Amino acid sequence: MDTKAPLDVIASSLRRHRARAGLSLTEVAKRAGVAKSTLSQLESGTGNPSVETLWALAVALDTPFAALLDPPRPKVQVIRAGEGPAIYSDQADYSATLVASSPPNARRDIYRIVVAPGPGRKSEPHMPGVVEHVVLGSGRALVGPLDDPVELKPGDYIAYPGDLPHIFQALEEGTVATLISEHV
Amino acid sequence: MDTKAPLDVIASSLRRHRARAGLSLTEVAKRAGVAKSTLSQLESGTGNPSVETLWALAVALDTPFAALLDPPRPKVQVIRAGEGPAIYSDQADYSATLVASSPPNARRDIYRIVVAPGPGRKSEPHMPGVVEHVVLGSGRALVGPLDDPVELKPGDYIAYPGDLPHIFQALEEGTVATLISEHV
DNA sequence: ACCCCTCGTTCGTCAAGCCGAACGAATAGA
DNA sequence: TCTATTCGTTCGGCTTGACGAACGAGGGGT
Repeated sequence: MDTKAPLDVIASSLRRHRARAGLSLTEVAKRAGVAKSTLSQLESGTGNPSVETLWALAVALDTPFAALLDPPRPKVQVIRAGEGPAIYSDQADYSATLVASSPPNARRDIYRIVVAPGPGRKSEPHMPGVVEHVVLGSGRALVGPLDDPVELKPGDYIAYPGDLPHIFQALEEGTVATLISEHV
Repeated sequence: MDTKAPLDVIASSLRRHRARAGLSLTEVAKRAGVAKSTLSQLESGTGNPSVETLWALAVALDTPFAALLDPPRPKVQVIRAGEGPAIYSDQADYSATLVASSPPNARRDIYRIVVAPGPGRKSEPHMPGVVEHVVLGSGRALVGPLDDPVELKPGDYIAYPGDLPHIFQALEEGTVATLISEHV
């Protein structure tokens, strides 16, 4: 876990997003209602902005607030069906493959889930504050909170709290799903 | 677009996450290296924390930074295959259904994509800073940047910049995918 | 009853963020 | 060349966030 605030990341993010928008420092400062001296200091890595200031800049740059705290991402990345770390393939009838992991201080992982018909996998609560999204690709499955699961058909979608007991039970052969685990 | 910093959201988020962790205000302040008076004021909605301070609190609460800026989420939500707003169903051989839209200041949308074999859909660049993730559920498809697409089989994954021209071309019947559009 | 520890709030002080103004550098136009 | 505009940085000031100390309230333990 990063334990120090990424003030340098903020600096470069501000510069990067401003360059992308093709705006001058003066123009951004005016739009955000922030003194350009302040913005200049922030872009040079000096200083520790308040939330209000940084929020105004995010709005002016038309950028999600959190984007100013994340380092830039790689361009194109491909992971084949077999590749990638396979988590929870301990049961022969259940496999979850991590296809895209979350950057340091972001908050979502993307898995490919393949399940064979059977009793299904009951998951104990994960870390508090996790929300799971499931989009069923093919097959049929019973998914959701353990006390109130929902039957999904291809294309159906469900979101539920991951910090409560939940289940993923396949009802047909060839049940495949995409699971997004999001830390809120 | 929200144009004002969510200081009240921060206040309630701090209270909520602290309650969830079962920690006292004093304890959190000590862990974060922040004066408890400061934390008290923040939880009461007074004040406008610096990034460094809020970051320290996020670490102490074992929470992603961005979580402190988002309002709480709904519990369980289901969207059936037919339901949900269908975007880009203008072509008979291509449909994208929005199954989970991004909360106000977050940054990801989840779509279900269904494509019939054919010339495929070329997308002009979206808003700058968008990254698209595709997990192929079934079928076969040519996906990615227009100048260098990748052939995907079921279970394959690709991520690419959404602010460059890109394509989604099905090569088989019954091609279905999950697409996550993420604003970085 | 008493003491003692911890809870969260409030108050005064100090440092630091934010601001407007002034500055030198670079470019365009007459 | 000279002027005018815009760029980004640097410099005093004023405002405000962050701190430590002191406070009253609530809970166990003896």
